[in-house]
Amino acid sequence: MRLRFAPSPTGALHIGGARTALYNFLLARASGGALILRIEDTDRERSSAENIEQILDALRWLEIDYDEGPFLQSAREQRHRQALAALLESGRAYRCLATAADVKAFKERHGAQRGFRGRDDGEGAIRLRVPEQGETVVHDLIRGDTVFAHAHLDDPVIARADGSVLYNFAVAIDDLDDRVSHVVRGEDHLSNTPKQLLVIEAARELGLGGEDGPPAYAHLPLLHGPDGRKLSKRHGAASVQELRTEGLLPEAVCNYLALLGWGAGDDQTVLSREQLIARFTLERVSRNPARFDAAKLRWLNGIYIRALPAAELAARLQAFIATEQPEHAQALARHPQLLHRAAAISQEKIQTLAEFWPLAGFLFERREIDAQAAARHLDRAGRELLMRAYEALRTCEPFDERQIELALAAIIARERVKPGALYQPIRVAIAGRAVSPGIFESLAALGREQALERMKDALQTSAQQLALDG
RNA sequence: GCCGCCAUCGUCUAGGGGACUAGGACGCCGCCCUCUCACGGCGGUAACACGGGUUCGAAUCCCGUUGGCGGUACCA
Repeated sequence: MRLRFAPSPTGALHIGGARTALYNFLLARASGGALILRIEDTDRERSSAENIEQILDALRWLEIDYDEGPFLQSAREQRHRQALAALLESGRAYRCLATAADVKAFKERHGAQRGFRGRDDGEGAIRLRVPEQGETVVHDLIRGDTVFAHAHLDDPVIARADGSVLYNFAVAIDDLDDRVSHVVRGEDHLSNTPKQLLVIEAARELGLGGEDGPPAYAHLPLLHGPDGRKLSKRHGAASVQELRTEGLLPEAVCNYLALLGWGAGDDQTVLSREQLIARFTLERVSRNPARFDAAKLRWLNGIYIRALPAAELAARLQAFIATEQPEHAQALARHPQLLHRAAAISQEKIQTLAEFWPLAGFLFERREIDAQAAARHLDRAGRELLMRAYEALRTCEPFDERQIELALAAIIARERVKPGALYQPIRVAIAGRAVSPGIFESLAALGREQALERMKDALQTSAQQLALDG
């Protein structure tokens, strides 16, 4: 199979585009064929180099790589003009002065379901001549046959008056030139397909194509936002970059995207890249639009985070903080040897990379104690127990998880309190919050000196606070 | 308006005439585990849009209605 992903660089790559790219990629890999990346930049006003770079970057991050390209559609201008000239000369296309208002007036005169037919004015925009009779059938691999009666189709504008080509023309010629065998794209292109098929047909009749026939088409169900409407750049769509900023793993994103509109058939939801390649088929792609569910993606991401070796998680966190949370990079750099351990003890408690610092950042930098947490856990009884813990930990030797646990357990037994009554005050004192990784691990990772210092300070400030409060 | 696509739990889906008192996953709720938060385990909540056919039998096939979405650009 020869497939192509053809984004228009009019914005960042969003999840709908990413899914399309992924499906094409999976098919190319499974078939041993090729994936072509073609940038559809014929819209000169809205296309930009920055957008192209963003798209390339997003694909790199997702590890969706291509075999040919990236090609710029605008670079094929000469070829497009040549094909256009041939169509014009043969009469398959014509120049027409009709405006949008003229088209509307035509419809009012002839009935709304009657396709617009222009007059050959010898100047103006270039329209493709759609045959009066017959129909064009799109043999869609996902939807089956869809019939478009020619009578209903307008003669589409395929190039502006200045000869610059439009999407429906350029894409058809390019698919032919690139010898694309399968066009896999969003369903929003389904109604465009007969126009493209007509262009291809005309081009092939004029000997402009190669040996190959038109590509096979597969139109994917659209991705909808929470509002149930098509997801697009302008419509509350998460861009790939946003997912990255949220601390999602590319492999989790790919896994989730694969599941949006496709299922393996059994009940498996966690699928590696290799499994996806092996199992993905167009036949199993759903016809229903799918809604993007951020909660499920996060859940899946948590699975992937927990499956990572701690060292790998540490490396990902390092990179993530460097680019997405640069405000913490310095603190992190001060204790490079701590990251691996911090990652290990946080791993089962975080769902995204972004959640790491709020949970375990206290290991790297001291932070203020949350007032609510202090009020709740550093009350008189809490401080009493914190004092005991302070004494015990001062002499705890070695200062490791095992010994810390034993030392604290002794206090719990002696004072006849619930574990939480002792652990929470300690947690608040060292982490500044009522939530942290396991308390023994946290203490050990922090080290005796820092732990004792923070506990002592917490004791003092909370005592002062208590005195102030009366 | 017109052309087209779609229609199973809140969401993603399994289902392709009897195996369906409709399965799984996320979410939500409850219980267990438990030093917090999570993780994990167990249980629960919840759907075949509606109406006609076809058939001994329909979530599954056909038609219609309704609804949603897309297209209808000298955007892609």
